[in-house]
Amino acid sequence: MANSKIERVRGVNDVLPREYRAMRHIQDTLQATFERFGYAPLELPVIEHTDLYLKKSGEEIIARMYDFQYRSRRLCLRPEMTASVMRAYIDNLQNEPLPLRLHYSGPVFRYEKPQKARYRQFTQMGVELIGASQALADAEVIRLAYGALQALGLKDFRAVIGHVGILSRFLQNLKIDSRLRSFLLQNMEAMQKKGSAFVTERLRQIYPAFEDSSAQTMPRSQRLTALFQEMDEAEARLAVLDFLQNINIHLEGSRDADEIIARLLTKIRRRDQTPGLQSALRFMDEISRLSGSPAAVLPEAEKILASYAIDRSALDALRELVRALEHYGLGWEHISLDLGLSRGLQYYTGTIFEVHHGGLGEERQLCGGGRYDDLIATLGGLNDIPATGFAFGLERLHLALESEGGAKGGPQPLVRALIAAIDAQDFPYAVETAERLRAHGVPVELDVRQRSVKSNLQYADKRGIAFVVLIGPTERAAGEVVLRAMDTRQEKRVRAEEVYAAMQQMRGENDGQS
RNA sequence: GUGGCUGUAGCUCAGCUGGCAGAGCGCCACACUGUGGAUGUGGUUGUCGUGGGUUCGAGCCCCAUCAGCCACCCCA
Repeated sequence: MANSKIERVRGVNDVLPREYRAMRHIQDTLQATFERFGYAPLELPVIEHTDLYLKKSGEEIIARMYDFQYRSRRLCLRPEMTASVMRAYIDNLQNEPLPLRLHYSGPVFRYEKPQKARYRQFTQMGVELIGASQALADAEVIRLAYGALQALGLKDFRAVIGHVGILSRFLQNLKIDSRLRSFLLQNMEAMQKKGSAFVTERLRQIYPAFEDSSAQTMPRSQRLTALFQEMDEAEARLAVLDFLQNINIHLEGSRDADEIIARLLTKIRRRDQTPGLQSALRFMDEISRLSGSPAAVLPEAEKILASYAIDRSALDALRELVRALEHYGLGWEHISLDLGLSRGLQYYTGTIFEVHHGGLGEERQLCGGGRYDDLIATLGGLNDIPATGFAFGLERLHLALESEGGAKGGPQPLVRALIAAIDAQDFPYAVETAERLRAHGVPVELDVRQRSVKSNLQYADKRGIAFVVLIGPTERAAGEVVLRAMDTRQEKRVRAEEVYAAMQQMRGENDGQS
């Protein structure tokens, strides 16, 4: 009593019975949907080696991991499921015939600043479809997400489909180095929402050498570096050495001379990124404006790609996906294309998609996913295996359902009957009756507090318990019990062996009346 | 990580310019010693989020800290 209260850890939640039921219902519904498409369940550990996420997850996620050193191992609480599932696939399932369909559900952890619909521990439930690179696979997975939302009865949701391949192919051609490439991929959405100037400003922060297009002419000071671009490796090295000697820096004999020169050279040559970056930013600006129905987006995208003369395989894949979705009969009132879409996880290589909900706000998606064709190889898989998948945020689904009034009525009361002995002597008889009903599968609660009949009825009423069985000396003597239906106040004296049957009968009558 | 609002009974909240910590709901009991939802009566619960400071005196003012929410950021 005098002890101070111990608080719940920040950003995590207790799931109390009422909410638990609702969450359970959501999980059961999703699971049933997933199983109907042939996805098999698996459960995975909550802790993993941190390395699993360092390669391909993306800086934002990595920065927010629960990452710790324990007995000389570097471990973390998983921040998402896909990498874990792929790790498990590589560990245990590489002999399985492909394609392999898996679904999962479990807690993940991110050290974020908590607020509504954003917690440090939350539950992801999703699927992975391993071993199919076709658009048909992406379509199945999107269809599945869509179907799950419908099965839950949600109405006010909107799926947005994009494709990271369009931009990444473009950046590949420009030979932009990987750090800047992932920066640009990550900032596609910022480009769309905040505009080109915003992204340019951000870019300068990580790459100060960047000149934007306003500085058209090359200043004298840059001619030297431009010159370096034209030299081959050996020539450039000599030039650097010579330059350093001329300003009285002597590296000969220094152990790291080679390395220092190489590093200087890369730095100097970085400038070379500027024209590429400028072109990339322009391209992003144009492409990120394309969103809406396929009929509106695809022809425009075609024009832009043609004007930059880039390969259209990504766009073709997208078109194929659109066609496949139409085969599934998914209407475009809930789905749209958005070529400015980008995602926090870096492993996506193709189709990406998100699902938003009106009750949660634009920035809180219910679901996110996409295609990640390189992840298995990156994580050490035997073969280069393509895959696609998504994850729902269970807590967000719950909030979305609530915002649509879907949680109405509330969960059914667990207990169907309350058995109360009127006198202490009747207690054994009450226990016997309780056990009899339980054997029939009826959830039964026993009055263990020896309360008055009145209190018991009040309690049953508040708890929503449908039947009360009263047992007193008179009943016991006659081998009977009093069975009372709470809703109709109807009461019957029946033989103890027949309580269950009588209960069924009374329930039938009540249903008939209503 | 940045900025803002909030924190008083189990719950929702009131509490004036700094002067005895309150209401409603809930819970328990009784009215009614074997019959519920109404009503009445009584009872019950507080380190005023935590720690420090100012003051004769702090729920109220100041500082710090923790937590919840909101906007950024980002994600499911």
